[in-house]
Amino acid sequence: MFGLVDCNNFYASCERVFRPDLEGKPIAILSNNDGCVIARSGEAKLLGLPMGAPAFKYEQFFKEKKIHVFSSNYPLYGDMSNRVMNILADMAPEIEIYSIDEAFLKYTNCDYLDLQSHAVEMRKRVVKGTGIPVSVGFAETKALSKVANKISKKFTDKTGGVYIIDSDEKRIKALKWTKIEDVWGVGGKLTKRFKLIGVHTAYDFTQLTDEYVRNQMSVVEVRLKKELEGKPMLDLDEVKRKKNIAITRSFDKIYIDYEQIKERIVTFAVTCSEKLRKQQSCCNSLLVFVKTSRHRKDDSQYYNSVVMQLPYPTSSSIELAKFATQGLKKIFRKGYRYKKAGVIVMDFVPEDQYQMSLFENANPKHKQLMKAIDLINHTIGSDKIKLAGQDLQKTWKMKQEKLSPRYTTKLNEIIDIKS
DNA sequence: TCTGGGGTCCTAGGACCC
DNA sequence: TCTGGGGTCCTAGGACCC
Repeated sequence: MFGLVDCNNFYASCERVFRPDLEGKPIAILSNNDGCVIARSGEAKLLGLPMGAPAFKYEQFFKEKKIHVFSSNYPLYGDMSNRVMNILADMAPEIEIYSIDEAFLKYTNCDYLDLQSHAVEMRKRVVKGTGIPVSVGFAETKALSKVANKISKKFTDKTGGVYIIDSDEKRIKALKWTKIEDVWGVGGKLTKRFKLIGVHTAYDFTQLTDEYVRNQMSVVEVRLKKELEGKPMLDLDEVKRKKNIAITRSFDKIYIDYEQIKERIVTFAVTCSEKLRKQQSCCNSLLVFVKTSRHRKDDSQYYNSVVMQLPYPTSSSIELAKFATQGLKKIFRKGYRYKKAGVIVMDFVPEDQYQMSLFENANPKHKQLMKAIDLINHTIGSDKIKLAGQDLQKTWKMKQEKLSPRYTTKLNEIIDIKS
């Protein structure tokens, strides 16, 4: 059996753990730059606050409906996520951490186990250990466990947050209840096509023939269909090293000067290299892009990107900042009003086994230098050591006006019980 | 004034090989 | 009149996920 555990309204729940006064109150979390709404508590959803709502258009709404608004606090959410995952990993034989708030579990040869009470116990332990409420769904395949999870969440009163699809009757009932657009792996485009041919529920989908699905769509949809029929096609994915790492940001304001954008690009490249070193990879190429704001219709629009092939694989901040700057020079055009830029590193090799080249190789001193910098930044605070190309004054060029404390990762920001 | 960020997988088509 | 067959690798773009 596969299980899917999903944290309920995860970001909002994280904020609420340290603000028990917000129990039962509507909460909204904003994206980077306090741009738009990316997470809502159940109460906020009921008030009709849509996902993706631009914050500046909803200020009045927040006030009227007394919605508590937070800037996103990733140090907090990331740490809370780790705590949840640790508890799950303790209880389940196998686990795949699927996203910051979701994990697939796998149970083989566990007939002795009463899954129902096991799942109830799991919910209990997570909420006791972290304060985060979770929903649990079990079924024979990953796709069905997603469906089961959805049901457990939708009918919490009846299910207590746990639902198990363990018979064909239950499976069919669940599929008939599931709208096609809510199936895992069916997005906007597929929904449109499905509806054209009269497929409105997950059950309708399973009534098509494999051949039809294969011919009209692709192997991806065939796999999905079999999964919904209870035939496992997808196994747990082991968490491997990432294949790409991207740092892309909208700016706090419009940038016009090359120098300003260069500073951002260098900072992005440095963050990419830190993440690369963390997973012990080197990259062989790097992409830089810049763009104007698509929301400003009067501005002339510009987007451009360039892929830089590196002469040798590296994870050195100095090297990647250098190549990223070279890339920026190729695509920067004077006269545009820039709002966003990014650096993406690609084509990884493990750092301990890359091919040396005949004429040009990485400076061996960099490796030790980076090690020292990482150690210092890790022990006495990130950004203590920077490249000269980075802005030394500001550490974080982002609008975050409603940021909560980093309760669990900063000693001087821990929760105040009595003052 | 103000509208997010970070991933994966698959497919079709081009370029190349023998 | 008539011009083969079978591969691999790479890339861009699309679709999806959270």
